[in-house]
Amino acid sequence: MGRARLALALARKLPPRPRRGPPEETRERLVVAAAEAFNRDGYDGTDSNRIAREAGYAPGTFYKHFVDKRAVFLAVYEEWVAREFRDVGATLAEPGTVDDRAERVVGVFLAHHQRWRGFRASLRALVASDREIRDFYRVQRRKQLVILAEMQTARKKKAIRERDALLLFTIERAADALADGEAEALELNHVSLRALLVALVRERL
Amino acid sequence: MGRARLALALARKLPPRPRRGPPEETRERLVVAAAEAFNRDGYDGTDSNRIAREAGYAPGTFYKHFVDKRAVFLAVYEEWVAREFRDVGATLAEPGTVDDRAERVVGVFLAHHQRWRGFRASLRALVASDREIRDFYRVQRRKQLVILAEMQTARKKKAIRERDALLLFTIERAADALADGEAEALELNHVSLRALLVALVRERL
Amino acid sequence: MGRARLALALARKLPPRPRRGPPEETRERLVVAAAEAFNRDGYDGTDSNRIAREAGYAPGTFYKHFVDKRAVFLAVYEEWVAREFRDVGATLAEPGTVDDRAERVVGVFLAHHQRWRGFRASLRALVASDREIRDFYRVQRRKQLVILAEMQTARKKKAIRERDALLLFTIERAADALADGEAEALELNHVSLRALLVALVRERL
Amino acid sequence: MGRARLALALARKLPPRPRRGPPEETRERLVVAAAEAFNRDGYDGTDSNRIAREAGYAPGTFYKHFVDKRAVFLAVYEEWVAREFRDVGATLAEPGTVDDRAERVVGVFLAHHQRWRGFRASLRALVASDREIRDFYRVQRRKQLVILAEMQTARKKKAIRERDALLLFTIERAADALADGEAEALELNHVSLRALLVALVRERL
DNA sequence: GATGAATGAGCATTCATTCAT
DNA sequence: AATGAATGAATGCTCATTCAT
Repeated sequence: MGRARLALALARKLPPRPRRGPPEETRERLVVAAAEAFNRDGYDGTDSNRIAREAGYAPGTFYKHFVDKRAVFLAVYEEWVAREFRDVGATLAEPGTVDDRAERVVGVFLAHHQRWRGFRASLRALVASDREIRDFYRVQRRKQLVILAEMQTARKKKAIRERDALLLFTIERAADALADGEAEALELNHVSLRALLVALVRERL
Repeated sequence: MGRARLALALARKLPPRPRRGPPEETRERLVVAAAEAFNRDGYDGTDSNRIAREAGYAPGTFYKHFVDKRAVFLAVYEEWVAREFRDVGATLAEPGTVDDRAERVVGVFLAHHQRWRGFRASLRALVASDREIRDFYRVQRRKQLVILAEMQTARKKKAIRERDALLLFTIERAADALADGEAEALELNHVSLRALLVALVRERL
Repeated sequence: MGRARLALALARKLPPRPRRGPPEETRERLVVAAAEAFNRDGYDGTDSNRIAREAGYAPGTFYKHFVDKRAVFLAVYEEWVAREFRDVGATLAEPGTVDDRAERVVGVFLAHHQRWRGFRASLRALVASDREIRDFYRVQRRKQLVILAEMQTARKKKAIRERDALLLFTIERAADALADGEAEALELNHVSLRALLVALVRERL
Repeated sequence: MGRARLALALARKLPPRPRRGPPEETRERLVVAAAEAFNRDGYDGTDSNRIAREAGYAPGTFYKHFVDKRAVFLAVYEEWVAREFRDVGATLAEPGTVDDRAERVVGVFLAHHQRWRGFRASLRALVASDREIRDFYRVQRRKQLVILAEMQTARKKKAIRERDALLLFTIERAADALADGEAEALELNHVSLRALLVALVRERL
């Protein structure tokens, strides 16, 4: 199964599970269930038996497809990154004025973070405490960098790496704040905050 | 014991533990040990027995001072916030040109995040999954907002809440990135990134 | 598995445990081991790990079958009640003179209480201190009441509820006294005491 | 301090505690607090620290007066027995018709059991599981027997030990049933049940 | 490929008891 | 006589993982 299909699976319902199916479909279902569970309850708040059960399988099946719990997390993360880039890429590819596109890119980011804020929080915690996940995380980030650079070249703007990275960080952090209620706790106006983000993006597009 | 003294404890070595000391000192030692353990191994990567042992006590002592594991985490967080504000406040109070002060404030932020990156990662994960910790977190954030607003008034600058919050987010996120090696993974130049942050702060000071 | 079969299990030896058996048999073994342990050491004198071990399982297995320690106690109690009624019912169903039957019913009661006196003591303590167990206990008692009334109707005697209840109480208490050595401490003659009980039962049969 | 004074203490408030007082008063306060705690929460539901605290002392003080937790229980039990006999004796000593006296004795029993039903439940559980407490219990029972025999001789009735013991058992058990709600669960009429008990007592007086 | 019963190390928490002050 | 901080073995319960079917 290609990456695209799996990424798709994160969003859509899979066909009803047959008693015995092709390995990729089983794995797919497990990844989808795990993504949901991690996002909902956090990495340490879920257990592998439950993930298996929610995917429609018995505990043992889980370990036929992943060496351990960490492994599903890694798989979920991989899909998650792929999906984000697909969405951002698709948005940038659509026609429209620069204003329109900036607006849309911010929208995609915010939506993605809102949807996966629980997962992202676990990700950051694991990156900090787990060597293997940290390494994996950095590989993903490097991939993002490559794609980012390509996009910059495409739009014929001189890429100032640090400046662009900072923009990414700002959007990402603000997206988290909007997603997890922090913005409200700080009594920030959602519309204004969003407008500021759009302006920042626009400036670099 | 006042907050200041406890916050201090997070930074300095406590006197060697007597066989039996005043409760506040015991609590202090436990908070210090817990901060270290959470930062090193993450919230779910440590256990209360180990925290007690590392503070030089038996398991039961821990529960004389905290109702549960969550409670130490909250205590650590409270001190952590207090300390950050103390450090930033102290830095702003020192004399110097606007450039100097911007430079120093960024320095304090980066150092603080570098020192506590593991703890912060756990914090974000718990804020996402634990209702009680989330509530507590928001209370802290609200406090920060008040202090921030006071600082803005003091320097006779019109506080644009959303803009300032965004600045905080940017610094925080960039500080985390520099702290946990993400900046390196993205092949960002530390000096340039830092200079960008200083410029952003300067602009709003 | 039906109630009867489980109740049976309290009396008979189960087949030697296979490495992996049907859940009901595992549960059955755990209930049997728990009944024995509660009877021998009291509710607070045993622990779930020991019950599991004595049933031939690891600690975790216990919690696959019962949400907590209280739950096995309730299961044991349920079986205990069922078994007592089965035995009394069987005795009353057997042919014989009224004298014979009174004699046998008292015999069954005494044997049952002798066998389970430790369990019964724990039961009374828990009924006094634990809300949930108290509720459960009362449900059982109500069931007993219904069966009692039916028996009374069957033998065409006017049931005087309070008088019959008092008879039950007397037998129960005397049975406990005979079982736990209290009768001996009071230097009571077992034969005489038993004869008095038989006479009381006979009178109401 | 005499037994009477201690028994009194189970019913009345003690004078406000001085910082340091005579050992017997401290012991007395601890016994009173323990009686209350055992009755309320059961033997295993209370802890020695709490008993000490509720008596107005620190944990260590408890162990200056009792070798262990079991020892307070024994002390409480001793007082409890003494008190019951005092109350029953006082009632029988009062003038009145035989009917009046039977009525009053039953009243005293019921009240005493109602008041201490939790404690009694723990007592029964410990008697079943704890060797030392069982021995102690039997000694108390033997004492009761002696006093009972004396009372019987005094009223010039031939004491039929087994019959009298059975009466005691019946009253005790019925008193418990009325006290802990079992009578209600069985939908028994309190007034009728009580009348039956009075009649039984009257017959033997 | 899938099952699910079983495992057992591990962790949060309690509480009877001690002892230096 | 009283204190109360400290202890640490014990206990209830969890969950990642295995393996025989």
